[in-house]
Amino acid sequence: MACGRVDGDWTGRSVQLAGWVHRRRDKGGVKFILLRDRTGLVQLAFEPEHTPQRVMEAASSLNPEDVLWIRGDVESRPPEAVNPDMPTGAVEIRVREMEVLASSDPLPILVAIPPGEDLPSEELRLRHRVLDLRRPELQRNFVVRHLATNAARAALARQGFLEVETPFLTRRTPEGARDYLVPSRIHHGEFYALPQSPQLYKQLLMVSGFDRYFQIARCLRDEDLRADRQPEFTQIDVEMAFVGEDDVFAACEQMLVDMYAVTLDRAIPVPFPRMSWAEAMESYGTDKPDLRIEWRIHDLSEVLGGRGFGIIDGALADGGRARGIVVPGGGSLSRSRLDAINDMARAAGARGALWLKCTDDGYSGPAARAVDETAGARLQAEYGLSAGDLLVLVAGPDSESSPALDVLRRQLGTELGAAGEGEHWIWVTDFPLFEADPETGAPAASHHPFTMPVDVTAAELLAEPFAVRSRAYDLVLNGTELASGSIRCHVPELQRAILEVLGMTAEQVDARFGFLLEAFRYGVPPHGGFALGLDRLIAMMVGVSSLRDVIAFPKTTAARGLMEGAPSAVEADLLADLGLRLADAGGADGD
RNA sequence: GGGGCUGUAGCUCAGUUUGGUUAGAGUGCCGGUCUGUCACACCGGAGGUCGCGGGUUCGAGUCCCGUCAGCCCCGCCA
Repeated sequence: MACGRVDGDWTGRSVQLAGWVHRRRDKGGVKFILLRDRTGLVQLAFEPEHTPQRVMEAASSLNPEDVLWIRGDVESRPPEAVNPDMPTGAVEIRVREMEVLASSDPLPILVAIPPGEDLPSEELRLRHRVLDLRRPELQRNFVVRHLATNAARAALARQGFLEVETPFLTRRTPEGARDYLVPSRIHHGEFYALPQSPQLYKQLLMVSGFDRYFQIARCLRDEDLRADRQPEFTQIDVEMAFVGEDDVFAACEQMLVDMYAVTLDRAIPVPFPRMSWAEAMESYGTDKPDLRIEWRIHDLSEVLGGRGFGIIDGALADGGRARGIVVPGGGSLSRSRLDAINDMARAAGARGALWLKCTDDGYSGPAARAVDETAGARLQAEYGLSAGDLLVLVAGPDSESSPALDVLRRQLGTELGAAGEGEHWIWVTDFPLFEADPETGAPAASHHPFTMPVDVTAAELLAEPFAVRSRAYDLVLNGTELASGSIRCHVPELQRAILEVLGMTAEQVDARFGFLLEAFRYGVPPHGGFALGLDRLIAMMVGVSSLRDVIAFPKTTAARGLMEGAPSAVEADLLADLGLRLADAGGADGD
């Protein structure tokens, strides 16, 4: 029997339970213990009338987190003792037999944290992860994770996908993130890389004829961490042959529908709307817009330009634009908040932001000088700026104004409570095939080098690489990128052109991707797919902001495992086996 | 690599602004009382490397420098 499943139907029956002592309430002559297992809590009642003397005495010395086995009778509680806040609060177990299976030392952190009490520090929670994971709140997260993962697996299997595992010891690929490396003992001086994702393998599986593949795959990237980034994380990795975007989106949407239905008993509205990357950047300043905030970015160059306002006219003369957001009710912001707008924009890389308050008496603020009667009338008629509203403006090249306006939109939207409820799923499509390397200006693959370009010949692609769109897409939920993928390039001359634009010599291409391109020579089906960040999705499902709350044994922001103490130094002879020597290791082994 | 916040009892925190007698509270822990509790209540007790190292000072939890750890962010990362 499970603690959380005992209810009125069991009244009068004898049950055996095993679990942990959650809380103890000892009244002297009568004692109560909350017994906990994965399913929940139930109250054990120890009374002289029903409980043997020996058991009563043993119950007096129980400690929190002792492990008990008991046998007793399920009984309704006296009416005045019913606890309506507890799922099993109508009943209790009259204990007749008890055995302490294991006792617990005093706890470094509490499992039964009193209401209103703060959680222990993240550091202690991670160090004593076993205890932290006993808390019902965290256990719930892993139940959701299990149910959602099962639902995804079932949904994909039902759609004809085949689950295939791919190697963990793989070859380094210079693209993308830093690799975790594993030295080879047999081949001194050579290294395996742990996979950043199964990307190349899943494309090879398409060539192998597994026309619908999936894997719930661990991915590893040796980069600095954030609340939403762990060095190892899990993707639902999917690839399909003979498909276009519609097929991929439908497969993903059906999977998510099932995951939400099974896990949270909730319907999500499919198909998800689509938005081009260009539209996302133009109207929201980001490739992952949070549509809970309705405000959009407008191009106000024409309305506000040419009125002798230096900041705007200067930006326009340099080929930039003046773009802004109408913030309804933003006139209520204090002067210090308005000053902060400028700082936020500068922190985001713009030269600054201007603001304009609209009142019944006219306009005020740094941008007021750009607003004459005509401009004011147009702002009102075309952009809905009215008394009590604020206009936030950023002038300059889009590359500076977009990130700044994105930050301002989200920050002010949150501050003014403009974010609506609900979940806004969108597919963002038609990403640029290349983006300029911020330092060199050289083209770099914006998704990855095997993405299909949109409607372009190899010659056009070589002539104007930055103008080419790709068949890459992201799935965005409330401003968070949950999945991304593409239709892959299976056309040899386009593929060659892409690699040429990326500046790779034939030798480099051969060394890095030779095995993929060779496979493509023997009949490659058109294919595409996506990878969905499972940890992030589960975090959103259960409403937590840190991935650490949905990963059983996560790493700290410095990529340490505090519980097990990873990483750790290793013995010199192990290094010698691998043909390695530490560069800064002094002493006998040093140079 | 850079910026910010935090570090005081097992745990959560106050005390640091303005250096000054014996560093406090709640909770947990230990002992006791209690026959219907549910964060049980009540009485008593133990418990401190103020993260670590150095400096300033007659005197440092408090000021300065360095360092370690955790968290958040930028860079980085799809």
